[in-house]
Amino acid sequence: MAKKASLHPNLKQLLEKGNQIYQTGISVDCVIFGFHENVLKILVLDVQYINKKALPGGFIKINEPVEEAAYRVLQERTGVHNIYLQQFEVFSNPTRSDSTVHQRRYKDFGIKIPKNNWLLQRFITIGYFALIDFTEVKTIDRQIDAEHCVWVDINKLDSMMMDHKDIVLKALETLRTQLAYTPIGKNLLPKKFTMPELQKLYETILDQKLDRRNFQRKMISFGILNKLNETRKGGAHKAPFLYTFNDKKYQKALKEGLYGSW
Amino acid sequence: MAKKASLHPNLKQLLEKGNQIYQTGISVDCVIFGFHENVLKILVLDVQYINKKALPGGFIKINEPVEEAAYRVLQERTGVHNIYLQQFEVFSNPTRSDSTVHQRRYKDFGIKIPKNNWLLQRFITIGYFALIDFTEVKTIDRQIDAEHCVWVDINKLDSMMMDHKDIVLKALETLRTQLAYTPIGKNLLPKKFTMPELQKLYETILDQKLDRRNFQRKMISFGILNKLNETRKGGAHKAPFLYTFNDKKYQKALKEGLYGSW
DNA sequence: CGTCATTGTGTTAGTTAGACACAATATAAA
DNA sequence: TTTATATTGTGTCTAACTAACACAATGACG
Repeated sequence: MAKKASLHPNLKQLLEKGNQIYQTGISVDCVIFGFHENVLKILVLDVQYINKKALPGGFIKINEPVEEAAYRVLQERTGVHNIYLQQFEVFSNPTRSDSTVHQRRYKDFGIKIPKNNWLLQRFITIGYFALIDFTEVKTIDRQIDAEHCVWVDINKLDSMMMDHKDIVLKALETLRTQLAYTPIGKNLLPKKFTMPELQKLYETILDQKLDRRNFQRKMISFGILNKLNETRKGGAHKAPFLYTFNDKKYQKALKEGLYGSW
Repeated sequence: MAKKASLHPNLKQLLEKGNQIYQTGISVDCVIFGFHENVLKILVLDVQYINKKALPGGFIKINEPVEEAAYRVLQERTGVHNIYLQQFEVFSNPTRSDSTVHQRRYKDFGIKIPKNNWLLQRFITIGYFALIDFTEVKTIDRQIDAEHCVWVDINKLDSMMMDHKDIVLKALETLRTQLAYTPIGKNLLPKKFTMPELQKLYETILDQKLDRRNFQRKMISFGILNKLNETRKGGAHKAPFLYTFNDKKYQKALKEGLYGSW
């Protein structure tokens, strides 16, 4: 496999010089949410050498803000710019790191990781979740990793690497909690969207049916929507109006909360 | 100063062997809230060698959960066991670390920190806030540090070390936000307390007057209080009833939120 | 052109939140 | 001992909000 052989240098460098480029013992992992066909999905890596799914993650460069590292990971995988990114929890179980993962990965290239190498030490990871517009994403596979990106229905997550499932669940929980007092949707939906689409998003995240009419009234009362004079034709039945978010008011609501302060 | 001289060994060991004991580049800092005489206070260190206040913080042992490290810091400083402890944010500005602090500290003992020593590298810190019962605390000074603990009114925080003021403000903001959907008070108040005392706590955190009668009704409606058949006599005027928290219901509310889920 | 599923708008009852009134009571002053 | 005073306990009212539901309007399809 000429392809594999050509990858040696990068992996080797990571092993040998990574600790001069990156902070050791600390990483970021991203739970990337997208919404498509009324399903909430996350973007995960299908890691072939261990046959499990993994969150896209990465290391933090020695003089890089963590947020930037997380953003870098997102860029590498999605290419999307309009991203909502939020730190939500640090995962630090001392046994969470599984050194066999790295070892398996390197083994395929005939490299054995030396004992005490920085890659095998305990890693603490900072969890970020991202909300992105599914339609703008072109998932990017880094063949170097023998990992490719796939969107997975949040309800159909099978076995994940290490503690990544816990991380996803915590991200989802955070998203759910925040829904009550923070606007959402700007980064998950296309620019123009209909009220039923927005409602489906809420219903999906909350895993609960909501009353159509009360939902509409509530959303409008938040004052973050612009109603357009267009309708989404094409579907059967009555064409729903299109909306956009009012950027200024949306940003304000993000800062101050949907109901203002006490 | 015999006292100072005797401290050399510990400090020296931290310098030379610390990176074998602790995770490098990562720390915890604790914002310890207490409530006393109707004032919200935090426990900070008065760091003599830089004449600034600092949050009590510490390093994470190589196989220690971060939460445990934070708890260890609290124990060392307060001796209290009934503590509410919560991670709230990671602070990772690459320029947040100020190596001159360590250098000043060691300089007093005639030790010069070698360049490239682990203590001087960039540190990312995980912010925890703690809520503790002021009356149970006996602040503990570690003379080794030439730092002693002091309670400071949250509104009278003067100059703090590095980005510690930002950390405090973020902790306070988190506390404020959570007040709306999470019970509070169990760890900040003595076992028995009066309704006016609880109200003062809320008013202090929110920095806002609340209606006495509506407050009482709301608190009772949460169903987390036990009304006792005792009153707090001694103060002038009518003696208010004493309450305790209903532990089971309090814990449940902590998990599910005061208003349940959607 | 009528059917049908869906959307837009309106109504109502029940609940909650906010503002305020007044009686009860523990101490302090007279 | 009595009275004054500030504070607490309890209650009421109105406005605002929530949840449940009714019905007309619309666009695609047969």
